[in-house]
Amino acid sequence: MDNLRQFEHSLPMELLKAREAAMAKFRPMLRDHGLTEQQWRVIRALADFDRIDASELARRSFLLAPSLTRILQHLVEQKLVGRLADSSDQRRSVLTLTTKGRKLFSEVAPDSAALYEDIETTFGKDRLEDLYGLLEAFHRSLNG
Amino acid sequence: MDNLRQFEHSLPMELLKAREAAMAKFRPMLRDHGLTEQQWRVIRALADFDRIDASELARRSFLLAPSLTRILQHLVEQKLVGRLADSSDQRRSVLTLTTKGRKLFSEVAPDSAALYEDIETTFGKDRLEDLYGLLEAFHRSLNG
DNA sequence: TGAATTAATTTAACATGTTAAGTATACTGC
DNA sequence: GCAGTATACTTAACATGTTAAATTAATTCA
Repeated sequence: MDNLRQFEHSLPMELLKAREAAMAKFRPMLRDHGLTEQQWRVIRALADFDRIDASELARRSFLLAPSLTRILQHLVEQKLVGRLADSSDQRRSVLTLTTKGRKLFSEVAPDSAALYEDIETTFGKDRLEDLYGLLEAFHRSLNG
Repeated sequence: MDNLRQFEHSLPMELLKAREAAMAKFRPMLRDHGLTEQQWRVIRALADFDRIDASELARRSFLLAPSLTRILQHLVEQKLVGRLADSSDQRRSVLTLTTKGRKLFSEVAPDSAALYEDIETTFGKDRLEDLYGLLEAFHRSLNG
């Protein structure tokens, strides 16, 4: 019976629910800024680490290559992101935030931080740290 | 700096990574059975609770209504799931696993359980329980 | 060097996520 | 009993997830 119960609310499901609970807070705010969650991940990664190639950007924003391709097409069209050819390797493109992109980042970041603090307050900083620790340990354990 | 770091690997991202680490184990097995993760969630929910309406099924499989609509079209086409009109409320459909659907469930369930046990062994039963507890507390805390 | 292999990215095809709007049926109160 | 509202889906439209294959540029090594 214990097996059945664990099976019933399986781990992937609980991870999904927790993630959805968090994203439900962030999504409306991002939407007000005209961004999806994934577009924001890309912009954030570029803000932290300008001038990286697409592979690195995919790793940092945790997106699969085909998704990133489409998202970048969108962001480049809106002139939030610029792309250059890497002179030493013509296969690579190098991505950067444009001025417009950096401006958007600086507008969204405080809203994001505020929501994050709400969550921290609601759930409690200590438990949140515990959760972080377990999550990191978990994916390291399975990937390693 | 602490703010920056937390921001850097944000909670939704860590939840996503953990979930992806788990799903990377399950997806190939499900694929061998011709199922996606979401189709399996639906079948599993129906196996536990046959004859439920679409709303209830959406809640239990944690899918949005439009996704469930498409998935059910697919599963009904493949004769894994049957649908009936609810006689007392013509708006509702009542879903059931067909014999073929129950057969598939009984083939997939042991494979799923085995992978789950692998994870339990790798990560440790105790830490897994801790993680469960925190995840449930987290989404209850944010939703409540 | 040049054929074979590898690497970076894109395209394709299908499935799902997300929001908004549509449709049909049930319910509610006057 | 019927106008107004609520409920249970479904459709539509666009964005992303997932896998496989294609494309183009680098690298390797016989």
